[in-house]
Amino acid sequence: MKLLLMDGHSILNRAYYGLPDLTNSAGEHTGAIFGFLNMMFKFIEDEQPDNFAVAFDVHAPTFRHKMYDAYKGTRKPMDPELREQVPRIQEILKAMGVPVITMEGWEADDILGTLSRIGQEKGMDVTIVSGDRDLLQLATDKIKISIPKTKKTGTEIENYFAKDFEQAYGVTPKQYIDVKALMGDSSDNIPGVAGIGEKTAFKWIAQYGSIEECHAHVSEMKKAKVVDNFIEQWDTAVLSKELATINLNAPIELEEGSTKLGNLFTEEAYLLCKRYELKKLLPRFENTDTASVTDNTADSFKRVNDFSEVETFFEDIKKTGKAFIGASIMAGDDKVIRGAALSDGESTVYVECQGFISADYLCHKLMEICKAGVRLCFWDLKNVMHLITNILSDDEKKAVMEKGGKSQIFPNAVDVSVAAYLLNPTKKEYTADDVANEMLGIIIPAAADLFGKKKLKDALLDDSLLEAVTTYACYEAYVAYGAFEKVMAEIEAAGMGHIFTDIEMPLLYTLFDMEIQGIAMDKEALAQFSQKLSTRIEELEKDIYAQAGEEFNINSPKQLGVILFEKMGIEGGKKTKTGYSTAADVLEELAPANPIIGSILEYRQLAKLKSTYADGLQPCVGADGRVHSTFMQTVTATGRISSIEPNLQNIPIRMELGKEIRRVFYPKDGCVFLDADYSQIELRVLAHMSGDDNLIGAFKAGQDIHRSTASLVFNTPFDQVTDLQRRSAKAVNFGIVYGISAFGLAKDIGVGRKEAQEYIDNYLKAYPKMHTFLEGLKSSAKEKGYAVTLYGRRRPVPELNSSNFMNRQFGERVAMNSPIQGTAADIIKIAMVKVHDRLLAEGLKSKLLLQVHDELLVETYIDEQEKVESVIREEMENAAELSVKLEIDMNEGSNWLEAH
DNA sequence: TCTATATAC
DNA sequence: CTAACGTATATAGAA
Repeated sequence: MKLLLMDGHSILNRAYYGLPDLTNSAGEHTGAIFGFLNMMFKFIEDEQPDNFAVAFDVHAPTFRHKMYDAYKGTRKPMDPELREQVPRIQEILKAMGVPVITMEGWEADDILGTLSRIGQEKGMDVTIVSGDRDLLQLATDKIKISIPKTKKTGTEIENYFAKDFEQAYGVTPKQYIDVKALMGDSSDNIPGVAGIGEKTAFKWIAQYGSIEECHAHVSEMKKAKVVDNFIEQWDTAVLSKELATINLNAPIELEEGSTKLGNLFTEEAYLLCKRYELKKLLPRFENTDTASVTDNTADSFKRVNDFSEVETFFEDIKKTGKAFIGASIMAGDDKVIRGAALSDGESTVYVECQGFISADYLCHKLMEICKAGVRLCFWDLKNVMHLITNILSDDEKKAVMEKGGKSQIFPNAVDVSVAAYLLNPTKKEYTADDVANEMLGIIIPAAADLFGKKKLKDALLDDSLLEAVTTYACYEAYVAYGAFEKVMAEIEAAGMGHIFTDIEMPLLYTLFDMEIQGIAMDKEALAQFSQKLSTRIEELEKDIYAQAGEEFNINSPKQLGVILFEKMGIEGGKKTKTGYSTAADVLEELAPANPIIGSILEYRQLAKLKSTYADGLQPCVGADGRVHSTFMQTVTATGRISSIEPNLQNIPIRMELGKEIRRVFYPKDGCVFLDADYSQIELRVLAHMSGDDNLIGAFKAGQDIHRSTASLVFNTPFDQVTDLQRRSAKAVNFGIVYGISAFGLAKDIGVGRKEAQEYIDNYLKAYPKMHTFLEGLKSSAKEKGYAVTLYGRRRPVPELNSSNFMNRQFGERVAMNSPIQGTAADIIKIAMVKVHDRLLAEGLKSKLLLQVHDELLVETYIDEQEKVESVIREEMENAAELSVKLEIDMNEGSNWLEAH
């Protein structure tokens, strides 16, 4: 029989410092949990114990830490990042059926000592795992102390039976207590005897065996100061021995068999590991009898594939006047709709597309009930609308294109993922299983549980997984129904009801229409441009190889670094984690002295243009000759939207050659592009939110804001500001918005740090309310736990409570930037909805196509141009009422470059 | 899958 | 004292 015992806090502490800081998408720290569990699995595998328990101190102990005053032997309180993981690891251990033993008034050491003694008395082999050498006194010939050490080469384990200890230290484990009694241990508050250190302590105990024996033989000892001390401080030595002794008789009450090691891989534990996103641990749960995760809600799910049954089902919905239904549509990459799940909370059904139940029929039924007033709640509604549009007739599609998806498809639908995003925009994804867990407190299977390694799209192609697909869809519908109301209640409670109802949901429809429209792109022109780039890239390649004296992959920062800084011996290389940095700003400094650098920088620029834009965009052109990007509404932490496949929000504009890419986007026949962008929206938001009179005044006077800033910062008359001063002031303005540091600003504008600090100080003096405003943002975010926009949109900032300086600094910058960037995002979202809705309401055919954070692009029919211009101007400028005017710059053009 | 680099606002 | 400008996405290379 074998008993394995772990020292909970000690191993958790080891894991915390031994591993990089892991967090899950909710911002919860998990690194120590992960390390602990890995360590635990390793020991269980190696030791094959029959019995297993973990002991914790009741209260989080402090730890010695080598980086922190090691020589003083002081201890450091537990980092909050580690502290928060203590209850979590205990929760997981309990879920695994592992006894987590804590006792008020007793240390974990005493628990471990007592359990190991009992184990030995029962004839068991005992292993105690701890990072703490204090436990070595417990070693016997049956009790092994294992101390794992994390080294670069991996984890090494030191094992000590009594004889190993004696070999290493020259005293028995029990005698080690006496050693400590003499030498003391300041970090454990064991006083010891003054003047006796490690050497003397070991020598004496090795010779006499115990402090008592030493005391009895003091007369034989050579006269010395320490001997006098020892005699004088005998009481202290006795007390020290008591303090150093681990108690083997803690009154632990354990039920018979409770430490028996059973199946660790329980359903409950699995779900916790999933919740903490310990993805690398999940495979361990496979092939155990708990692999299938179920709860009994699924029992009531029903699949219907009988046409008349479906008919009745939809009739019932209409008849009973259901107001709200959760729904989910199943379709893979092929966009073929396989079925849909619907839930009213009581019953949840999956309608499978087969026989007379065509996708077309099903979609029209859904549209019908929605138009009849049943509010449908989906996950990723915008995508659902695309799936439905895909099966519509040409006439219906045309109507969607012209009149918009809201009126033509679902006039009255909501998206629960968008709602969940509002509650916490920093998460990676908003899936049904996650929201179910968070909002309803229930555990349901995720895609991976139901489909194994397959993704949903693959599962849809596999008939054997029909059951799983049905269950998945039903859960989505069930949770959409059940969670939406709760999510909304929280949104309302947080004062974000307006954002959801009046901004995000209308925006979803607006984005859908933008995606449906797409934007025309000249594929031929791109191909030609790509050719042109290739020619120049080849020239540069040859030039670079010639200068380097060999051929290598210029695209590989690693190879490039070696060539530049080792082979060519260029001075001034900076290092990254993995090698030399070859980032543009580093190389630029080296360019004047090294001709190869210029070629490399040009090569990089052209290679980027070619791969990402010239070549990358070509396959994005659809059969209609247009590019249909997807605008993501639940991605950014600040409330901005993002754009993918392709990303149309980072099309080049600054560099001369890059502008060519913008030319290939053009309006359809009979149209021009109207492009309008807000002028300095973030600084205007800053002026409004800070209430700073000087900044407000500058905007009100219609001044060039960077010049105005320069005038104040450099104490120069407005019309004598130099270009350099203006450029520097511009950088300061950006810095303020991003959460400035003197270091960053100095690097950006190429001045000393001290000088940069002066600029910042001058800035804060020039705009007196700014400083208090920014400080207020930080303290408010720290107090509330989140940053807030003018409209009440929130972003959690847990970093503000980090014990790590860098993370905390980051949190402060986030606290300053998010309200500004987020408010600007709110404003343009409002403007988008208003422009979009008004174009439709006024019967205009012109369409909003793109948003690039502060810019809107409208494909404008020439005969509507005047009207559209005024719609854009009015709606953008009046999107928000700030203490400074919102101004836009608007241009027309026959391509995107001209219009911008 | 992760890192480094590029693009945009 | 620390490190050092916010938000994104795409690509290529290295592992």
